[in-house]
Amino acid sequence: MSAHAPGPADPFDSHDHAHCAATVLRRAEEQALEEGVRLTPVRRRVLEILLESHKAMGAYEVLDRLAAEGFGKQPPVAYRALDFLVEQGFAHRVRRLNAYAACLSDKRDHSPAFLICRGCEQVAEAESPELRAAILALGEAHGFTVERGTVEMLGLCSRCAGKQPE
Amino acid sequence: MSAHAPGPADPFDSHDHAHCAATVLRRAEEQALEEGVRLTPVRRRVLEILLESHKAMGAYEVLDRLAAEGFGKQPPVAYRALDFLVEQGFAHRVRRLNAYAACLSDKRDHSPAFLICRGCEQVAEAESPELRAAILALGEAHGFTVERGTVEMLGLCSRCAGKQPE
DNA sequence: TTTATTTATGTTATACCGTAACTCGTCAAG
DNA sequence: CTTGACGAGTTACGGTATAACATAAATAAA
Repeated sequence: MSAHAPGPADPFDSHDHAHCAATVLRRAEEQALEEGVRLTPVRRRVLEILLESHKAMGAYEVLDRLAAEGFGKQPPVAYRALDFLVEQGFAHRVRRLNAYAACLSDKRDHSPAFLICRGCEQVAEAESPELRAAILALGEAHGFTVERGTVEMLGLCSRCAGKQPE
Repeated sequence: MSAHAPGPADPFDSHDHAHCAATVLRRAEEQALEEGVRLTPVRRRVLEILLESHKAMGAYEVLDRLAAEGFGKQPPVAYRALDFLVEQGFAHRVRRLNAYAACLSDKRDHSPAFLICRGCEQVAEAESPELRAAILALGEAHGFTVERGTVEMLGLCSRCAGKQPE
């Protein structure tokens, strides 16, 4: 069922990953051009690295890769690139994992929920108007002005749920 | 409108905090007895410290307090007590803040949403059937089995929203 | 009660995550 | 050519968390 639908691929579905990654990268390049920000070699490379799989990567994991490829060897090199990607909406930070994942969505400035599979360790992003509404409503019910909402779901994707009997 | 309703107090409302803290502490003692777990001096003290305010506290902040009172001076002392409290549902971990807050709810094994005010830095917990349903539905829509859902909302409580003009 | 077992506390040491502050090079505007 | 903005590199440090081991206290078994 690896669909080539209009929207972004679901990481938990089998899909043409090379195509998936290339699409995201291309879109990032376009968007950077439009916004007048620079997708420099380090930044671009970090995005490529994140796009190699749908697992979230720690900053130091990314840093090791960069260092091995001749970029800087110190934490700020990775953190600055990651911060840039997050700011531009090219990547997301997954707080539960202290890690980062490429953004697969074509929407700018969204804040999706994350589905974190503890089996294969992949992370998917998902949006839901109901969820968004419920968050705003809950805030409102408490007189609370919600500026950012974070939703992270830990569990098992269908494939991993099938494998792991217990 | 500082209500003394049956449920737990809303941290963002003015309330009799001494009473609020005492109630939670008493309930923790009772529950520990029922469950056959031990609310030892360090553990109890950590809960008391968390209950001093509705701000979330970092582990090292807690540790400093413990050390000053003659308990162990090393990180595991604080982390173990905090882990215990979280496991028993006496406290929550707030990932966005890398910090911990006492649980005010009387429900066991709940996973509330957190309302984190960036003004007064207090944290409230809130539950919403709609939110819970939306999370489960979103998981289901992706064939994903949700085991734990984390919701953290950053923003301003009504009091702080009033103060901060912008 | 004495012994054995489990559970909790404490330690040292270390790993992991993240940022402040400064230097240098590049590139475009004046 | 100088200035200013920005990106990338560095050193150095601070904050967060856990592994591994030693000791003491509580509980269960003998």
